[in-house]
Amino acid sequence: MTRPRHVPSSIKDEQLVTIRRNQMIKAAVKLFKEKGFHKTTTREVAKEAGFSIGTLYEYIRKKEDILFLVCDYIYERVMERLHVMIDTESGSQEELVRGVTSYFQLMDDMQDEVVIMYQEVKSLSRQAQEYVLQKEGAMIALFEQLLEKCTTGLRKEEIHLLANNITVQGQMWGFRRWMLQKTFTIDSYAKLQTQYLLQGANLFHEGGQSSGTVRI
Amino acid sequence: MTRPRHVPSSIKDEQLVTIRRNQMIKAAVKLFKEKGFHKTTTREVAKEAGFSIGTLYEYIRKKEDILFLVCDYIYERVMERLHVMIDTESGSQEELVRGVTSYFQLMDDMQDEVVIMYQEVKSLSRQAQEYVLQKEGAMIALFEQLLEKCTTGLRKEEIHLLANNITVQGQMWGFRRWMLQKTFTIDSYAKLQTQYLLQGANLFHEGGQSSGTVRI
Amino acid sequence: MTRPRHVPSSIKDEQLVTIRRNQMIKAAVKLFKEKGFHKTTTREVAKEAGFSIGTLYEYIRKKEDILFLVCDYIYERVMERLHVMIDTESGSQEELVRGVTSYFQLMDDMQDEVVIMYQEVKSLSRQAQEYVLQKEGAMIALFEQLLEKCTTGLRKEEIHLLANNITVQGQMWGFRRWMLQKTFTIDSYAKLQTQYLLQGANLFHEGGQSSGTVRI
Amino acid sequence: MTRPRHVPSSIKDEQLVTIRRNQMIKAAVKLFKEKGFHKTTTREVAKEAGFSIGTLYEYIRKKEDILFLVCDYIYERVMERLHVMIDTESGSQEELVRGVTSYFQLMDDMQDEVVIMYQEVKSLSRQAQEYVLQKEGAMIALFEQLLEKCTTGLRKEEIHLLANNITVQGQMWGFRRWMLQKTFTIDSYAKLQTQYLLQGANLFHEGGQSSGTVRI
DNA sequence: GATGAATGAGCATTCATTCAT
DNA sequence: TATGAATGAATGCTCATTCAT
Repeated sequence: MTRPRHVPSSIKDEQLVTIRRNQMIKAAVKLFKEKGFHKTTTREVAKEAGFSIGTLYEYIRKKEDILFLVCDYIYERVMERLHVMIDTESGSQEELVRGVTSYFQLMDDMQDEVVIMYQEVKSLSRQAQEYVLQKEGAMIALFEQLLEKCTTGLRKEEIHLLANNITVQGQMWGFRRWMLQKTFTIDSYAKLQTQYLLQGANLFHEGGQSSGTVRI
Repeated sequence: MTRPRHVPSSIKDEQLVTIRRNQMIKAAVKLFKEKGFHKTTTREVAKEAGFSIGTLYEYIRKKEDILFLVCDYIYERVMERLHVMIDTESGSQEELVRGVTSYFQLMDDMQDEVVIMYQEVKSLSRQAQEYVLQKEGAMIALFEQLLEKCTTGLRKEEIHLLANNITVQGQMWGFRRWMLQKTFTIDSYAKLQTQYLLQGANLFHEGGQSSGTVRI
Repeated sequence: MTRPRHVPSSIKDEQLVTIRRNQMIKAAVKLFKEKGFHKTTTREVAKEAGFSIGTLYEYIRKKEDILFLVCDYIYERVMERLHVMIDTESGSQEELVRGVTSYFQLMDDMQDEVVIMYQEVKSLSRQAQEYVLQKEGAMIALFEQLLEKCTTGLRKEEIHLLANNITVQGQMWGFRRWMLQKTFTIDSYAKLQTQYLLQGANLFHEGGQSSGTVRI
Repeated sequence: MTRPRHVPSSIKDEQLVTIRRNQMIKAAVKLFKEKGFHKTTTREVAKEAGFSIGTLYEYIRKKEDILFLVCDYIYERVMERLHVMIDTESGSQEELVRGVTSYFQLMDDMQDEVVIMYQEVKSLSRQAQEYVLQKEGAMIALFEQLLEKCTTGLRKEEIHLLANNITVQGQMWGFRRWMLQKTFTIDSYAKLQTQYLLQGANLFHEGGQSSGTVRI
């Protein structure tokens, strides 16, 4: 993936741009996690990234760009992972479960980044916000594809809602960690949520699986 | 409910404090919705509320207090509504559905407030954040009570997760309005989500309602 | 002494004015001592004095007036005491010593007030400052009278300098308390300073030590 | 002397820090002299110093730091001058006189600075105040050394008091200029005060005037 | 390309003072 | 007379951004 043209840099060397921006993103995630976007200064990001404030501004135009780069980075990683799933799945219910579980795992890995993104999008320009929403839409679309592939008998709007539910349940694992992670591990969480998902949408193939014994 | 002593005011007239703070909250919600907490200045809040900056600071100590008052106000209203539900319900499944639906309605009414709260809690002091989390915990606990009352055969952790799912699904109606509200009305959303909820947790009492025709 | 017309009040009852202002002065001295004039708010003075901010402003026009009243109060007390001395002394050297010692005692009593006054005069209006300087001048003049009465052979300028030295040495007992009061009591301090004073000005009667040739 | 680490700066170039701070001190002294510390705004200091408010704050953290730098600067100059005296004097009475006179000359040069310092120390933090008192203590100690070197037969406490008297008499030349400088020049003032000092402490060599029985 | 000193717009907060009750 | 709510000018301080070296 080439770096999006949304954030221009005055540096010519494309490779250097990528290196420096990755340093910036890493530094920014660390700091935004601790103090939030607004309470983090550009100087702090530069320092944490290992270069001067002057250098920082060679690779971005405005502070907001840093946030945008972070958001972009997150979606890139999420989409990458989801694409792998979609492309390899052939449509069975197990594969749906595997896909959702894999997404939950990713959300576990990227808790901090996701929380940052959701808490700070408001700070982006309208334009950048639209870009992010569009990415979020693309993510939902992937889940819709996955659901379409792996289920039958669901109406479009049902698929839409389920895709949203999956997405949000992945995110809430990070958002509500202070509550959920007292009771669940990511595995037990993923298991129970996918079970509710399948049952809720009445997706269990065979017969009487909605008898009491089904759970767990 | 008297206003909590968490935010001291230098004005002695308790009633006046309540009036002015409600003006402030209303103004703040409007502005925070438009521009976020950080980009809203205290002067703007004062002006929107209809009094001077000096007067604003007679009723709060720090800008953060405004945000806290907003959060507190939201929880007060949510808890109030939930309490009514809990207290009047006697335990049938219809009442669970009614409770959840009522909560979704409330979340529809308070979309802006809820979005603000979730996007800006990070800006609160640690202490205030803890207060908010505690309130959120109390809300979850109410849903757990409701579930306990209206279901059987669910393990503690299942009830916990379901309570969280309900809560988050209510909130996401506001958060993801740009996506969900293209497809659903609050009623159709509530209906489908509660259906998934009941089915997911295997709560339909008897018979054929989980046949294909059940959906919708 | 009638209260000086320098600080007008909107209250008619002269007696009440005196009472309230004395409350104010007492409160102000306490607070200025602790935090200085600038860091003390008018509200704090009012509260400490036992009435409301509104009432405070019935008895003064500006915050500065409080400081002025304090200064005025101090001089009134100092002058009062010095007058007693001057009026009763008949001119012997013992009486000079007694007068100076008595002044030192007073400075010991009024340490806080004196320190406040000297540290904060700068905050007064030019006009008020002149009034204070004039009072200080009057005080010096009293010491000059005392010296004149009790000594012989001193030139005008010598008397002037000695009067200033006495005055300042009284004040420094308060100013430099952190240093002087580790080594001296007010009594031992007074004794040693008056001794230096008399010797320095060559005022011991008996013996040859006051031979005219000594002075440079 | 490197500038003390008490006031950190975010500028790395040590030399530049010294230059800018000297500009600040000069500007501050001028303004504080005119209007006092509290009535002088940081913007005014910056403007007078010839740079922007932003730049000012690159070299200090808080307004108080400016005052501290002024105090520190004064003591540095005073101590420097006193050290020269102490180091070169070998112990004769003439040299004591020369030392004191030189100090008086310095106090004449630094009248404004000294007055500012004494009027505004109260505005410093407790910590900074202690630093200043400690410097003042060091100054007294130097005078004690000088007295010890140049006199005989004086008790410790006498030396202590005399050192304080010298110090304060130097300072009062600035404080009471409105009164003293009508009558004296710094030279005539120095001459008369040193005379009183020597006589007062009974230090004239010739003749019997220092007979032990005189004191007390 | 990298640096970091300089800039100043912008904002939260304070507090003396007024005035209607 | 006494009260205290309302006011808004004033000010300390921050921090994104620029640009000369």
